Amino acid sequence: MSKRRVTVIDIARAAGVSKSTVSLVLQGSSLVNDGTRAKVSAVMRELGYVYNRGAANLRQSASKSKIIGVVVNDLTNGFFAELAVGVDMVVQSAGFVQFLSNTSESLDRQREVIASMREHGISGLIMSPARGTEAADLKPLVGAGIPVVVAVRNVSGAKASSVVSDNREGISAGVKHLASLGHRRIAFVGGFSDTAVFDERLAGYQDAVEACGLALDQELIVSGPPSRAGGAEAVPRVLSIAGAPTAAVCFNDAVAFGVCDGLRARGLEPARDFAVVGFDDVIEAKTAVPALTTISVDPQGMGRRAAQLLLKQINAGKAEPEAIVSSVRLVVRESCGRPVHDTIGRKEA
Amino acid sequence: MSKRRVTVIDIARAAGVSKSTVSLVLQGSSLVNDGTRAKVSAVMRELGYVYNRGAANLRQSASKSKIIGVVVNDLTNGFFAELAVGVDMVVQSAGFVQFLSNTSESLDRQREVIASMREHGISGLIMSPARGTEAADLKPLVGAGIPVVVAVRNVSGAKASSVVSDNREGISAGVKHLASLGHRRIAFVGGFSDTAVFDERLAGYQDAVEACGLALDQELIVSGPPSRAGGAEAVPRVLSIAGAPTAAVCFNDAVAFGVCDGLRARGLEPARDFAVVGFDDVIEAKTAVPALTTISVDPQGMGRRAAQLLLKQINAGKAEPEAIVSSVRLVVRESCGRPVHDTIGRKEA
DNA sequence: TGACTTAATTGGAACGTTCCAATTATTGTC
DNA sequence: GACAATAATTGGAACGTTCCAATTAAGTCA
Repeated sequence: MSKRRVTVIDIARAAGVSKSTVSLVLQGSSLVNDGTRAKVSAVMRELGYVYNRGAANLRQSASKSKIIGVVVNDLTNGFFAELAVGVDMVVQSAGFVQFLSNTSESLDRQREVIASMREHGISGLIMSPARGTEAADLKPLVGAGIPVVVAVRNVSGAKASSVVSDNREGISAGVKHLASLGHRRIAFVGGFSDTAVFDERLAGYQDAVEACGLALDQELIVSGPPSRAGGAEAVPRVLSIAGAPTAAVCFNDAVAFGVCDGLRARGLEPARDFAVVGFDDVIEAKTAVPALTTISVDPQGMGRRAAQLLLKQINAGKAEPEAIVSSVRLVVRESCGRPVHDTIGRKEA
Repeated sequence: MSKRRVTVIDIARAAGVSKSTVSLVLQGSSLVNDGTRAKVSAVMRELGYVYNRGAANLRQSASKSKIIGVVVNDLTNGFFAELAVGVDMVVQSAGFVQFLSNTSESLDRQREVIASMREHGISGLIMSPARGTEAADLKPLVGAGIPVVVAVRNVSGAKASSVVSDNREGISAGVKHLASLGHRRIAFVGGFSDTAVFDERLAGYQDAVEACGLALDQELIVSGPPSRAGGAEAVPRVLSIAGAPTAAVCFNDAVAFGVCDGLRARGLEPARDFAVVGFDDVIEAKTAVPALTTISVDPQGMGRRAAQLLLKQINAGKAEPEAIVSSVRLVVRESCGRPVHDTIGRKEA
């Protein structure tokens, strides 16, 4: 099996100093003479010394473990993959490593992975909660003083920090844009009503429908899995609504891509025949055809912000909850189509 | 900050037994009387005991750390996200956690994250190498007896196990299928010639072109970033080739989706106007419009196999290199279009 | 009751590193 | 050379858990 590990005792012996001096060198302490430091460092390189963080963690506080737990609900959705990439960038630069686990929306799995992460002594946790997560799920962590940042989906009642996008404003902006293009029947497609994100985005839809003086019709709200496949499956239902909608704001970009797929499967052209707006602005929104009009959240930026907030709390040694509502921005590309003019309206009549 | 950690000493005191008995209970040892076990377990629950793996790791061998390192080159590519999800499933079920790091194809970052993972005492490593990775990069790990499984991209000369798809056979099957549909000018789109995967897939393309008695034309090989955006950007180049191709096998599914995007941007219809074949069979291949004809690799399955192989080597305490070439399968959907008949050929003339 | 066997529990040292008070070495001044 | 101050190094114990030999407890038989 493995060669015996090289330890600080081995380094001390080879360098002719004490183990305490080796430890001081490892800590970058100014108490060590430069010549001694150079000698010890050279020996470490020669002997291929690999630091043992587990041993160091025994003596130091949990904030020094240099491990961040990251729990996401669906890594196969590009949004969450990008979120994790954003977290990873910041976390790596700070000399931490991330334990990343994917829960595939399972509460049981979420509990298991969090428990496992705690055994390994994580310094903090960033999580995009599985559907149905409650404040009680976070209580043991918070009680143990482990900083937690909840991202994307809020968990009400949890005394944890959060980074969420301005869902309400974002969808509202999307609906208002479609209305300004002349659309009077605007659907809201995708998502399930068991998350705060859904509630907020739906509220934004309702706000904007009222603000634009449009009729609020429950039939125009079409739930479904928040995935590309879910978006495609929703299209037949959307098109069969009495007084068929001419446009939709979608729960997220994945649903929007799926709606475009579903339209094409029925010989319709997204943008030209039906206006589509997404939410997220994932990497592929720009290069899709038609290029997706969407609400820009910047998932990688969001991940970076969540990581920065967590590191701040770890370094402060105090977990005072802080909420960041990440502003969003309407990005108009092609999928929303052109204005619906009066002349075209006459043709239809 | 945090409450003082509950230790085995605390449990022992509260249960009226020795710390060694608590340890035996933690290890599930049969040497403990059932009544004693029940009492100790109850006290652990009451006091909210959280195991300290770092401390245990000090006394046990590295294979017992229960941490697997997973390094991927591009987490925003759905293929690698699915690979990681497959690894995670197997690893979690075995009671391990995964350290997942994304290198974004950077060798420097790859070295940093591997070094960091070693400090934490990983039991083994699964990596999809960044472009340009060499056997020397894996040598310290292999030398230290840490099992390594290389996935997707091989690293020649590394004495590590590997799980790769049968790239050559797969692309060959795709080309042969297009040829059987009557295509005589078949392009190979996407990827860069600095990875083993590219070489193998290109070799498969050349094999099949020869086997079908078609002319091997270097112009039909169009390199570019192996992403969706890269695929879209390649389309103008593909279409401007003298004796324009009527079909393409793509380096991977992301490139294939991009080629479809690029065709539509020029008013052409994938399948009808130009036949497209991908490689990977990611989740979205089935629901894309047109549904993608592709070579099925099953990235999640591949991740699972890599994890199983690594766990086997960890448990065997011996890192004998083993190579698994994952067979691939042509999945015919819509994007390859229909046969190019003689009657149509005449129309063109 | 004592001897023997098996079951159950225990105490001490080990693991690799850090930290802190104690010790030693070096430098500067008189 | 003696003394004081500062720089540098050190030894021992701590951290939480495991492991193993030693010890104790329980059961059976003569």
